Formats: sequence, structure tokens, C-alpha cells
Amino acid sequence: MPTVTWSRLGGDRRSAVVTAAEAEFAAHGFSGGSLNVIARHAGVAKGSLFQYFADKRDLYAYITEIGSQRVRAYVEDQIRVLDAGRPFFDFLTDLLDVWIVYFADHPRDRALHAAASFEVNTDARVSVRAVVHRHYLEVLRPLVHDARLRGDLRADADIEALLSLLLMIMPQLALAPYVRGMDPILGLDELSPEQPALVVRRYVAVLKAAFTTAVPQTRPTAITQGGRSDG
Amino acid sequence: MPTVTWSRLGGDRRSAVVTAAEAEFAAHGFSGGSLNVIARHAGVAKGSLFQYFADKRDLYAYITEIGSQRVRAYVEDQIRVLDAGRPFFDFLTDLLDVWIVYFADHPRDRALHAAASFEVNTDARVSVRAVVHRHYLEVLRPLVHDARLRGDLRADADIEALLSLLLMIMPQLALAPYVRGMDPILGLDELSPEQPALVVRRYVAVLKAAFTTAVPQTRPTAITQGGRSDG
Amino acid sequence: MPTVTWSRLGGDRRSAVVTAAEAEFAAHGFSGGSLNVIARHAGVAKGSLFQYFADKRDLYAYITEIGSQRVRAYVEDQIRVLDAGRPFFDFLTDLLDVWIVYFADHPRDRALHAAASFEVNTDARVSVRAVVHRHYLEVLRPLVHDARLRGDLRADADIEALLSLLLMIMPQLALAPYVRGMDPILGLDELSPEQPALVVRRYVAVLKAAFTTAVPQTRPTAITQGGRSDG
Amino acid sequence: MPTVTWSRLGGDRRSAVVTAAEAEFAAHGFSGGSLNVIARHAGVAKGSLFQYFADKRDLYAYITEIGSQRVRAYVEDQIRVLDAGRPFFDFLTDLLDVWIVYFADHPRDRALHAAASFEVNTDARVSVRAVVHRHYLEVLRPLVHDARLRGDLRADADIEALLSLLLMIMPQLALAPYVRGMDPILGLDELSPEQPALVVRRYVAVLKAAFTTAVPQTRPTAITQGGRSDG
DNA sequence: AATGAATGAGCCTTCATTCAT
DNA sequence: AATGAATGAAGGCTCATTCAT
Repeated sequence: MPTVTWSRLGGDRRSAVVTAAEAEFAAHGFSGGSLNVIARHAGVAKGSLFQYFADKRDLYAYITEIGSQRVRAYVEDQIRVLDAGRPFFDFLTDLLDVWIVYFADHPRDRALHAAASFEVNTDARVSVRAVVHRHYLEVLRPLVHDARLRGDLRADADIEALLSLLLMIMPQLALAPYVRGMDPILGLDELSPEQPALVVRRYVAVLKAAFTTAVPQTRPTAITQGGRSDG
Repeated sequence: MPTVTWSRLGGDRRSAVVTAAEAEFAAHGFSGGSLNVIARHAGVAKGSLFQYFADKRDLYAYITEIGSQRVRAYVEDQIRVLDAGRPFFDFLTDLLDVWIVYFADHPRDRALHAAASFEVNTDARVSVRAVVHRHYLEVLRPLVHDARLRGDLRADADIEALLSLLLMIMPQLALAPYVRGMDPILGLDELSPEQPALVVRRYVAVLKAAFTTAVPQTRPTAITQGGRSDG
Repeated sequence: MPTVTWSRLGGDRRSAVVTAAEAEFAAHGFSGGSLNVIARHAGVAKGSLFQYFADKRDLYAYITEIGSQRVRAYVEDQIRVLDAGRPFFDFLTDLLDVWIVYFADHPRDRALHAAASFEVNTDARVSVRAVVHRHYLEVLRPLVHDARLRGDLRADADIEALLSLLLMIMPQLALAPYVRGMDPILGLDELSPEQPALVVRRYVAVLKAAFTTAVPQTRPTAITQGGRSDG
Repeated sequence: MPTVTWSRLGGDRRSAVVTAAEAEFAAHGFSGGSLNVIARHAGVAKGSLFQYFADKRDLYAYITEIGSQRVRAYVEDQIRVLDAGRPFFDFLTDLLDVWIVYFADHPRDRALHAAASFEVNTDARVSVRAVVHRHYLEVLRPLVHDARLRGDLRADADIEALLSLLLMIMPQLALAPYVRGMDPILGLDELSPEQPALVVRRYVAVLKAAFTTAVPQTRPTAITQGGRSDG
């Protein structure tokens, strides 16, 4: 947590530090990022960083929090635009499309997300992922909850499992087009711009099949959705 | 690739180097692992490491390959024992149980797997994940393929999507019980020994619902629900 | 260029670093000189050197510049003492005598000059010789220029060629008595103290014959004849 | 000096070692050259080098000797072609032209000569320059001697001084077009191909003026230019 | 005669943090 | 509150040479 000194700091100085730190951690992650570089680029003394933050970890956590809030604010805006009241998996498809575009357009946030995902240092990774996961869940859980209330998900759908899968799928969609070696199967790292949208539809189709009620009228789909204990 | 010198090396020296390198990379990953430490613990001169491997990356790749082969060999053994001819999702449940137990019992392999997953350095990560992914897919693809041939999966099942999800779920199951911050939802990091088995059944239920043909008879979902903790 | 940190540094610390660096680079040149040794002998942390200088090259350039200025200041003093208004080759003889004595008495500067002359590393050599040559020429060129104006050199004397030869002869005189293998002919490396003075007179005699007007009585063509083959 | 083992060695193996060593030392000098690299490129064991040569220095001296002999053989050939019986400074002009062309066409020999000239390590430099100087003098001394006998040089010309200057000028001409930072005055490092020839003529003009008799009598230029046996 | 594995000191540079000013 | 100099361990990697085989 930032110190009180930080909270009393002028806006210019603060934003200089934040900007420099975001750039550095985005570029090299926590372990690889250098406080020397951050101080130099921010135009503040190296010692000052330690007046504002307890240590490197503390600064990193703060930067992650800021970045996560920025992403979250955008996503929440888009949720309003896209109308969360629509059929859930249609809505989810659009949301994931927007999600992909956001990270395509914001390399800094993408890099910060990647840095959080791949940090070697266990302590750093744990604390930073806790932050990211919290934001994910605070946004996603209400959406999923409402969807179930509306009947877009089966009454007995395993909501936690759905959220758990989304927590794996969403970083994958955001990062795999840029982080080589993440997706050896679905082709997210191919350069074609429509590839991510295709992958979104494949994942959503799977989730839809897994979590929706069989539509009552025609049998075949109902069968699929129910699954079989003796399958 | 190791040098010829390495291939001619006596078994004692080899295993000393391998053991030390596995421990170090498991503990700190590629970027964080220290050749100094490895040499010291292996009881060899620092320069000797460079007689055996072109550079740090080369050593790391070798250690990863060894570890992956070790895990794979175990898993393939277990596949024979468990009888891959059984209904696919029953078999998969057992396989994932076995998978979890293996990593519970082999902290070194668990740590190596984590290191491969979280490596910051792009080049190192790409090459090491390529190795790991290759092994995963060489084992899983035939299983899934046969399952579809037998009719355990829908004829139109998106097999690549299934594999893609397994590639996310399996590391999660292996690591989340030990790496805090990976699973904020399903409780994998709770210390109760039965927790992982429960989570396996929840994930498998989802996959089964998504990828199997519906059976025509009545209320199949009731059965499925019995497995869920929140059912 | 040294950092601002260096410019603010206390005199004791500065001179400790300079002394240690001069000794080390004098002894082993740029490529062979060790920052470890310099830091140890200066009594400062290795890291401190990098607070003062961007890198090894930067420190070396600084040391060279300092040494060159020291020599130059001495030489310019002596030029005043010796009276540059006298007949040029008489003056030059005395100047070279002084030059030899200076390097005989200042082994550190001698060694630095040698290091600059013999540096293997191209970039280091280029930059360090540029410094040395600049000082040489800034001192010598006015002397030669004035000598020609006074008529001590032929009107059509090839002044650049004279400077070029001085740039070869002067390091030779400074170093050859101490660097074995430089002069296999004139005996500069013999230990007799009068040897260098003899060599000075032999070189000066050659230069005088080459660059002065032929004895005044005879025809001006004698001048042409002695001058450029392409003139 | 090479060992007897070396002298008994097959020609293929020998030339492999020589070729590799020439390339390496030409590229990086003595201190910078690596025996590892030489052994690898020659296709022999590292230990074998130490069977053939006492140590690195010994190998380096041997390579220098070979290279010097090669250059010398060429120069001696050219001396015959150019006819050393002609007026000395005309002949010298042509010889230096040839000299420059040779090094322009033989980058390996040029690099070896430069490596010998700039070696930091004192012992290495001393021994290698001794070799080079010996060859220079064995070739040049007879030429100069004969020139004086013929009267192309003044009877009282300081022959040793002339040789000493040639020993400075000739490496300068050979290397300065390629080694930046050697010639800050005469433009040898400019890329124009005629520049070296101009510089040759300027140096020769100086030497001619210094070492030939000033002829008080008539038509001195005609005499000088045409050359006279009684100079 | 040839090999090549082993050595370990050495290289330059970076780093997060402390603390006196 | 801000500074920034000082630290010294640690990083990966190269090297000439030795010597048992």
C-alpha cells in the first residue's frame, strides 16, 4: 500500500511515477522491472520511490491495481452499451469480442496483464493475481447470476465452474494473440484479425452447450445439454 | 541441446547436475534460477556447465524436457492401468484424479511445471511451453480421438476446443493446490485432501455436458447434479 | 563523459579513483584493464564506478583526457620557457629534449601514452587517439605555422607532412626508451641516458634538411628540387 | 618456437591450424584471440595446440613469422620487377605504391600487421614486433645501402635515421587507410583510392629533400628527377 | 600423439535498498 | 519531504591451461 506521503503528493509527480512504472513493469514484469529506470523516467530520486511505497512489490501491486481498474471501468462501460439483459451467450460473445479488441488496442494493459500472469516470483504473483481475480469476479459474477435468474443458464448450472473457466479463457483470449506459445491449438497467435472472433465463438458454443437448459421443443439439443451420468 | 560432452559424461556427475538444476529451476524458474547455485550444489565448476550445455537456456530446455518425459511416462502407464477403453468421461475423471495425486506426490515436477507456466522471459517461455504442450497433446489427442470414434463424444464435437480447455484445466488442477492465488473460486487451494477430487468432478461434468450426445431418456441432469457441491 | 555524481564528488574519493584507474589502464591498457582492480585499489565499491562513469569506455576516455591535458600543460609551459621565437629547429631540438625528460620522469603518463597507442579495441583506440592527436596538433600546428611565417621553413614546405612525421616521431621518442621492441635501429632502448638526446638531433637534422630552405646563395630552383616530387 | 611434434605433423593438419590461427589473430589480436576458437575451426583438440606450441604466445609468434615471410616474399618479388637499380626515390615511390596495394588486397595480412602493431600485452608485442622489424630491415637495408653507394643518397646521409623513418611510415601507409584514428592529418583514412598514392609522394618528397645532396649547380630539377648515379 | 573434460578466476554490469544530508 | 551516493552481491559467460586417458 502506498504511504501517506504518496497520498499527499502533487498530481504531476504522481502521474509521472505511475506512467514510468506502468511502462517499465509492462515491459519487463515485476522481477525484470528496474526501479532505477522508473525513477529516471519519472524524474524523481530513487530514494523518493521508497518514500511513496514500502518496496518494489508494493509499487508493483499499486500499478497492477490501477491497471485493473482501468480495464474494469472500460469493460463495465461496454457492458452497459452491449445490454447485459440480452440472451446471455449472445451477450457474452459480444463482450469477449470487445474484450479482445480492448487488449489489441491497449498494449500497455495487455503487457501488464501478461506480467501479472507470468510473474516468476511467487509472492509477487500471488498478490497481483489476487487483485486481478477480484476485479474479474466482481464484474462477472453479477452477470452470470442474473443470467441464471433469467433462465439463460440452467437452474442447476455450476456457476462457480463457469466462472472458473471464464477466468482461464479471458486471459487466454486477451494475451494469446500476442504472447507466443500460449495457444498451440486454436490458432490465436496467427496474425489473421478474424481468428480471435472465431475462437470466441467456439469457446462460447462449448459453454453454451454446457450451461444452458435444453430448449424444450426439439429433442436432440435437449439431450446434449443434459449430459448422461452413464455416458 | 546438450553437447556431446554431456552425452559422454559419467552417470554420477550427470545426475548431480540434473538434480541441482531441477531444484534450482523448480524453485526460481528460468530467469530467476542461478547457474552459480546449480554449479555449487552439483559440485562442479561453473565452467563445466558450459561444457555440457550451450547456455542457460539450453540447460533449462533440457531439464524441462526430462521432467516432461518423466510425467508423461507416468501418465501413459496410468492410462494403460485405467483402461482408456472405458466411457470417456469416467476414464477422464480417474485420469485427472491420478494426475492430481502425481503432482501432490512429486513437488519437483510440480514446481517445474509451474516454472514453465509462469516464465517471464518470452523466448524461454515459448520454447519451454512448446515442449510441455507437445507432450500434453501427444497423449491427449489420441484419447479424445478414440472417444469420438466410440461415440463418447458427439460426432460434431469441437475436439480442438476440448483439448484447449484440457490444456488450461490440467495445469490448474496440478498447480492450484500449491500455488496460492491461482484458483480464487473452486477452493483448490484449500488444504482438504478431497477438494481436488471434487473439483475434478465439477470440471468433468461441465465437459461432459458440453461434448457428449444427449441420451434420449428422462431427467438425466438430476444424476449429473448429484456430483456438484452446489448442486 | 563523467556523470554529475562525479562532478559533485569529494576530492579524496575522486583522486583515489583517478589514481587507481590511471595505474591500471597504464599497466594494461583499456581492454586489459580491470574495473575490479580499479575499484579495489581506489577503495570504492565496484558499483560506485558506474555511478561516476557510464561504462568502462567512459572512464578510460576520461583518464586519457586528464593525462593528455597534464602533458600538454607541461609542454606549453616549457614552450614559453624555451622561447618559441628562436630558430625553429634549435627550438624543436630543445623541445624534444624536454619531451623525453618529461616522459622519463613520469612513468604514469608514459604508460598511458603507450596504452593509447597500442589499444587493440578499435573503438577505444579511435576515441583515445582522437583525444591525443587533438592535443598534439593544437600545440604543434601554431609552432610550425609561425616558423614558416618567420622563414624558418621553406615557403613551400609541406607542413602537413611535417606534422605527420612529428606525430610519429614524438611518441617514438617518448616510449621507445621504455618499450622494448619499438626501435630496432637507433638504440633508443639502450639504457645510456644520452642516447635519446643523440637520436633527437639525428631526427631533427633530417627534418631540417627536408624542410628548410637550401643554403641561400643558390638558385630558387634548388627549393623546388628539394620539395615535392609532384610539386 | 613450435615443437618437434609440429614439425612431424601432416600438411593438412598443419595448414588447418595455421589457417584458423591466422584468421583468429587477424580478427582479434593476440590478447583477444581465442585458442578455443582456433582449435574448433581447425578441427583439432584444444590440447593438441599445446602439443604443437608451448603456449598462446608461441603460436602467435609463429603465425606472425609466417605472415611476415609471406609479405616479404611478395615485396622482394616486386623489388626485382621494379628494378632497384633505378634512381632510389623513384623506385621507393613505386615500391610504396605496391606496398599499399598489397595490403589493400590482402586483408588478412593487413589485420595481422595491425594486430602486431597494436598488441596491448607488452611481451607479446615486443616479440612480435621484433619479428616484423627484422624482416623490414633485412629487405630495406640493402636497398638503402646500394642507393648510397650509387650516390642517390648523400654521402653523409644518416642511413639509420632513414630506415627508422621508413619503419614508421610503412606501417602507417599499410594500415591507416583501414584503421581509423591512425592518421589525423594526411587523409589516409579517406576512402578515395588515389589518396594513398598522394601521401606516398608527399612522404617521399620529404625524404628525398632530406637525404639527397642539395645540388648548387645548374638544372637541379632535371638532374634530380632523372636521377643521377653521382647524385 | 591426440584427446577433451575440468577448472575457477576473471570479465563488465545491474540491482534494490539504506541513510546521511 | 526529497535527495542521490554508496553498497557489494549476484548475474551469465569465457578463458588458457592441465592432465588422465
